[in-house]
Amino acid sequence: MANNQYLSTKAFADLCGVEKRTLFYYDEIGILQPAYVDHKNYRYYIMDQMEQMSMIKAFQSIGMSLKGIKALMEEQDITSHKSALIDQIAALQEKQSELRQAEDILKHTLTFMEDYERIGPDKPFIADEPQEYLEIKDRMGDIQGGYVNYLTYGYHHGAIIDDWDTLKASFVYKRTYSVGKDSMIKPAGIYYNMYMGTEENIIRPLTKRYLHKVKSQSVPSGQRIYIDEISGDFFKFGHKKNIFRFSTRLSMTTLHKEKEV
Amino acid sequence: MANNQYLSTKAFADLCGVEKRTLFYYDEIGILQPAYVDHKNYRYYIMDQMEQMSMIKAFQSIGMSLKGIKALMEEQDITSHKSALIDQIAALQEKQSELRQAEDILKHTLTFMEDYERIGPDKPFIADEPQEYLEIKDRMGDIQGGYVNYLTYGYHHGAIIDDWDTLKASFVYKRTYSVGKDSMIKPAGIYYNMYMGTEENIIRPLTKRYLHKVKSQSVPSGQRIYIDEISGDFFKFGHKKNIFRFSTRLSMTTLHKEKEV
DNA sequence: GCTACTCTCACGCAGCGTGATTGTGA
DNA sequence: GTCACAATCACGCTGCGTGAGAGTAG
Repeated sequence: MANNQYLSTKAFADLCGVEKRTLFYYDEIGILQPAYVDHKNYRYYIMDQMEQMSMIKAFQSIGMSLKGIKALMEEQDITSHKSALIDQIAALQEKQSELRQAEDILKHTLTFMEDYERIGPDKPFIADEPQEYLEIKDRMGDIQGGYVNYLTYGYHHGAIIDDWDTLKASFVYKRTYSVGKDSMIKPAGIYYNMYMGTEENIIRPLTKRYLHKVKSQSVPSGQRIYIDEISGDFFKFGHKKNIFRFSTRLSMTTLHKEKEV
Repeated sequence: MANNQYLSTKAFADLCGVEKRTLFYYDEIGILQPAYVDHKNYRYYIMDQMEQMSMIKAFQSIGMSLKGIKALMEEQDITSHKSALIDQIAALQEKQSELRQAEDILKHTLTFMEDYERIGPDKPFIADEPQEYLEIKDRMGDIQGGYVNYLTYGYHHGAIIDDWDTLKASFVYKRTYSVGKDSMIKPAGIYYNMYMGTEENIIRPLTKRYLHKVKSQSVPSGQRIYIDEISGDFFKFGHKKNIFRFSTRLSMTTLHKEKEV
């Protein structure tokens, strides 16, 4: 068919910048079919069909499936067409916020990792820390019984200990990067921190060692202790199964004393 | 095997909150295999393996493939482990910016759509418009010869006409939402706009009609005319093949006259 | 013997990429 | 005859979901 009106499969594919296989597939699922088909099944397209292809590729570029695109293009009602676009915007926003969260998580993980490599385990350090949001996941009496990991509590989980005698956790939390409904605030301030590792997942002995150090800082007893698991989710450090970061806020008085010393 | 140490496939799957099929698959690709396999091919897992599953799911949640995760978990070197995480952050950012762009495109499209529905075709209107970025795609003499659509120029393309006599396009551009290397600025200001539709893709007659209207506004001749294709990529309005939005900036003097009238 | 498990195929999903093989037009 | 096209299978990729059908533990 040397008709100058008709384009062969390859010619049309080249015009649109797609592979022939794409045209076969689009024909198969019925989203874009040739204008004319030969008695020998040769496909012929016309120039105008490039517009359809353009629309398909535009919709694809905003993340729509071919099925969705087909439905949309068959749709004559402009109102539902519009609402489909609005839905797509919402879907895009949803995905973005998921990715943003994942990005935050990873960045935070890397920061912890580098901090740990720089400072090392069992060395207390004082740091000025910004406010953080914690989402309360559980109010269990003692977390040592169950399993605490990404599967059960999500990433960047941790525990709070308020009782210096029993050392029982008051909460298990997950760190979040925006305000949620169940979120609690870890206030900004000067914190007394220490990284500690263990091969077992038993944190009680670590907590005791940490408290021993803390007491030398004359922090008022009962001050809230935050325990963050910083490895586990994304990496391990050698033979140490898990690395935790203990931290507690120094009161203004304490800080003052520090300075005097 | 009623060994209280070992967990059956279902028990381990339930513990981890995944389907049995997932465990079969992980076994098959070798990313997480049972601690012990029976002479009758029964799989047995141990509690500790939950940590591995947790890591896998954590990595998946940040968008990594199982193949990548496997490689990472077999990797002992902490430095390359770290750089893999850094790469992943870059990948997440890249995807976010793509999605953000898609979102902007869609929002803009909807705005145009609603504007058009409210105002209708062939009715001039004056609007105060913010600055926009245009990315120069082509410097062709006359765009009427070739095809101009998403495939060839990307979404939200348009043309600029500077010469009121020949009506030849000086540029074809694509609207962008951030500053790029090739970007040009469409200045903020008061613009004289009109939507016009055509069944053909020939814009010259439209341009002439638009210019006729513009001249009644005593805009200095040669003022830049922007022609945006607002349908085409994502929708059609009834029988009109394409809707364009013509716009040109009113000088301060002109605006002043407008107010006096 | 009943029941709740175990196992191994194997198809299906999206959107093509990449051949293999055979037929056709200039 | 040669060569560049055309066509139709059909497998491969990812990460499982969802059965089917046969065997097993308690």
